[in-house]
Amino acid sequence: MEKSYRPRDIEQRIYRRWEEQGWFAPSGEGEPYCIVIPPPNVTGTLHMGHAFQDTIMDALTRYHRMSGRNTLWQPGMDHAGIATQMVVERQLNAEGSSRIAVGREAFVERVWQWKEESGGQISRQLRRMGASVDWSRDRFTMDDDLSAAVTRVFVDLYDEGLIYRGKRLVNWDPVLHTALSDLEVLQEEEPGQLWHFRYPLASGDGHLTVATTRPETMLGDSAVAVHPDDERYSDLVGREIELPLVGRRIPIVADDYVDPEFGTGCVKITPAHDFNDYEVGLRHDLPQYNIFDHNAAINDSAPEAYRGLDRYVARDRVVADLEALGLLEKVEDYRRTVPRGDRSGEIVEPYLTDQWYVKIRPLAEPAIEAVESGRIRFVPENWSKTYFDWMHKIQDWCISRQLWWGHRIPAWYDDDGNIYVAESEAAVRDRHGLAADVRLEQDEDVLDTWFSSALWPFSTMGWPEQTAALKTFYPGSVLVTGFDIIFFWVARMIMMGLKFAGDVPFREVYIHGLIRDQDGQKMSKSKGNVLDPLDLIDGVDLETLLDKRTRGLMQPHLKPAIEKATRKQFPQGIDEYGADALRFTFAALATTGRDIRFDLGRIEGYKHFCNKLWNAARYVHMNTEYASTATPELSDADRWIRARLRRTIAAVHEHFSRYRLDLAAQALYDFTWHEFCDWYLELSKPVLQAHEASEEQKEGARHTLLDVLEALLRLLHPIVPFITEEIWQQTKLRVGLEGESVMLRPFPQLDDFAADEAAEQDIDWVREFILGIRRIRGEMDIPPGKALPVLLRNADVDDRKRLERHGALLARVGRVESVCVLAGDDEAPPSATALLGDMQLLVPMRGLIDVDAERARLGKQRDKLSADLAKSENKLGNSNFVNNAPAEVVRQEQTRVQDFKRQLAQIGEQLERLDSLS
RNA sequence: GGGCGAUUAGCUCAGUUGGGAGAGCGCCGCACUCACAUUGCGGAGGUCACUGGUUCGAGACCGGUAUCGCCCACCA
Repeated sequence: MEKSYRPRDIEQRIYRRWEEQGWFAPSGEGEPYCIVIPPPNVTGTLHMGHAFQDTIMDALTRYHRMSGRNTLWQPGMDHAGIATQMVVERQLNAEGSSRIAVGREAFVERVWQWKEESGGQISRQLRRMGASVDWSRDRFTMDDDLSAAVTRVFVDLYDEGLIYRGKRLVNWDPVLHTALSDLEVLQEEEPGQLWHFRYPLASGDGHLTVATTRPETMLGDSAVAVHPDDERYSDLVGREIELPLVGRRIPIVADDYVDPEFGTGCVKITPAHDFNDYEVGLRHDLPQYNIFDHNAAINDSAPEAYRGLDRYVARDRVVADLEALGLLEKVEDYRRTVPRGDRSGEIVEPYLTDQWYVKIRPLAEPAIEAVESGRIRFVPENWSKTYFDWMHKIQDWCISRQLWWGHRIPAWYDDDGNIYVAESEAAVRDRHGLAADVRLEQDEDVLDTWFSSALWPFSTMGWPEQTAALKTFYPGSVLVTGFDIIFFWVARMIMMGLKFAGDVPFREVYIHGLIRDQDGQKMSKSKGNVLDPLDLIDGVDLETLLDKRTRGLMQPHLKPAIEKATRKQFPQGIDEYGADALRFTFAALATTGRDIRFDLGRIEGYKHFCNKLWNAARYVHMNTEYASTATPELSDADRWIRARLRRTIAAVHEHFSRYRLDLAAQALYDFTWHEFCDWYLELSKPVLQAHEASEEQKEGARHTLLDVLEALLRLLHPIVPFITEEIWQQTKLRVGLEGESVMLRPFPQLDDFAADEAAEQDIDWVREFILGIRRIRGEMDIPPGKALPVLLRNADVDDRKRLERHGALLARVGRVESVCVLAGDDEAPPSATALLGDMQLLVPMRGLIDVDAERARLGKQRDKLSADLAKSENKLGNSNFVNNAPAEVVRQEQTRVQDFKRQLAQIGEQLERLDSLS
């Protein structure tokens, strides 16, 4: 092995081999385990959130694959209707062309081309992350068979009356020219104004004052509403207003939607342009005056003066005109929530159009039940509340989009406007007995992207065909995703899965947090704080990073600030850390459900961890060059590390089962670094390098080194697959294994390694001994290399036995020159002291140690012990404690008091000795 | 307006049924021929946001307060 760990040299080579060998495909044996990937947007690139999520899924996948499950991680991508169409439109615009200019067919063709170019990028990035997805099953939401599934679902829902077409108010994006679902509209609070207008009574004897944040909509008013119990206006209900500028007579109606406390208690009602007013309009049978066209400019149903004006121009004009008429009472600053399209960022308008809807209640009920009954479990459990909240007040889902990129709605119209829904035009004619000369036109619209996403868990398995994959891998085991798409995606998959695939789509939903930057900010292009996972893997120089962060900004004026912040945070660019270090970082940060600040310090530390593992393996290899025929004899140290490994295996299993990758990573880190490297490798040296050790003992150590390393590699593999594979390949022959890859070996089981509490206690004694010496050394500034003589006072029989047994370890690892056991009345020279149980470790000073420093050191220990003692005695003096606490706890406290007292006595004695010196 | 989450070392975060607060990074000191300076050894550093309560005992359980964050919602 090379002296240093260099991820660049190994990762891509290893991945290529895994993939070529087809090892990511399900084994076909064992209980099925399946995760479907949340399909990334085909035009996108892998961001930190993906990398995080993919790390979790890959770790779970590899863990279960190694555990003998028939494991499938299903890959694929989403066509992402609006997002993709926008990207390609922007390209066309840059070429001086447009979607309209090239026409629908050519445009869609162009998007397909772009998909081919762009889709490869995510695949490449997934490969760099080490994702063990089964590429042979790669799917795209617009593949023929997946599209067929979409059509089938649509037709079935329509036939059942669960999809309907209707003219109602929708959220209309006047720039993208499409309807949006409620979820795609973000409510943002923004400063604005509240205008107060006087509406004259038709009778000419007075007026009412109404307030609005959208004056232009008054052109579509069809009533003024007051509260039924509002005495101020009770005698006006039923009378009429003469709507200014329009001249229309509109009624004054009573409706308890109106809050009499707010403003004047009078509300203008615009049924065609406000969701509340729409409802009021229905209740009072008011006409709906649509005054906008699809650009949200004023249409021809408004007075001529306003026709063709953009909504905001019209707003100014309406206000000015009303003011000129003396009807503007006042304008006040007002913060209001503004609805904006999540893609375009434009203010959307409630707009009357024909759209397709899913009647959602009948689908939602069983989906709620599935979570209530525990057939689906959220991890952490808390998210089920969020799910229930939304599901209980869910509204019908607008699924039609006025786009060109997506699944075309399988509905056809004849010249009379009759609607026919079926899989194809031919199927329509067949089903409805329509002759070939009856003209049919297919609906122009496409479906919401999330409609096909909702089918993903079964459409990728070949549904509606009853395929083997569907039988085996549906329902999936777990869905790994972010909380931000619980409504968009998770809920809808549950509804559609129950409806069409006959069962829940997955048993568990593991919700992870959002990756934020080091300051807790959301990563976004416009903030210029985005990190590219590949830049963390490969490294990137400052100039390239600056360019990536500032090119193509929507708001170019932010460029200097982004540059400055980037230069400050990454003066040298970003180092190369490798995919394993990145993955370990994600795993270590994957605490359940909360957002994660990505801290570069962590990834650096975990690269060091990889290097540590690498070098530990080198040590093992160096010491196991030659095969020996001797029968291995295990030492206490050998049995100790095996027992510790056993505990680590138990912990890792436990943590994986609860999705606590952070704790699994922590346990593995601790074992690898602080037990295997810090102690066991050191403890093995005296045996392997000493002439007096027998060949059997050496062989025991060699076997242990190899056994533990090999098992550790398997244990670590789900999190750091590359480095473990590389080392494993170079380790397997020494262990006598034939396997082709660590990823195909069994995951370590508890009983692979024996428990041994006696060995654990013994080696703990050795460690305490050495730590005591080291503490003296460290605090007295004695060089680590200097061997020290040690005297023991109060050594009991066990201490003596252990000393006998492990003297060589103490000498070598603790750098102890000699150990001398003092008899009870032997006088010791002035010494520095450490305690090991009741035994005192004395290091004679002989000019090495400063008396004052030692006095200070002991003084500090004494103070701490006294404080602890006082606390414990106090507790035991409390009769409530003694009477109520469990006997075991009381006993523990009593033991503690005795220990403290003995130790205090010893330290006091030692301090006296020092005093007598000076 | 409703709901959820967070608050623990300088920073980023663990802390699983209540029984003497931990890690990584950073900081200070000592040590480079012997797997690893991407290292080793030692050390300093915490009123567990505040406040009541339950309990023999609370970082953890219950009530309240403060600050920060997120989600949902039709007040013109």
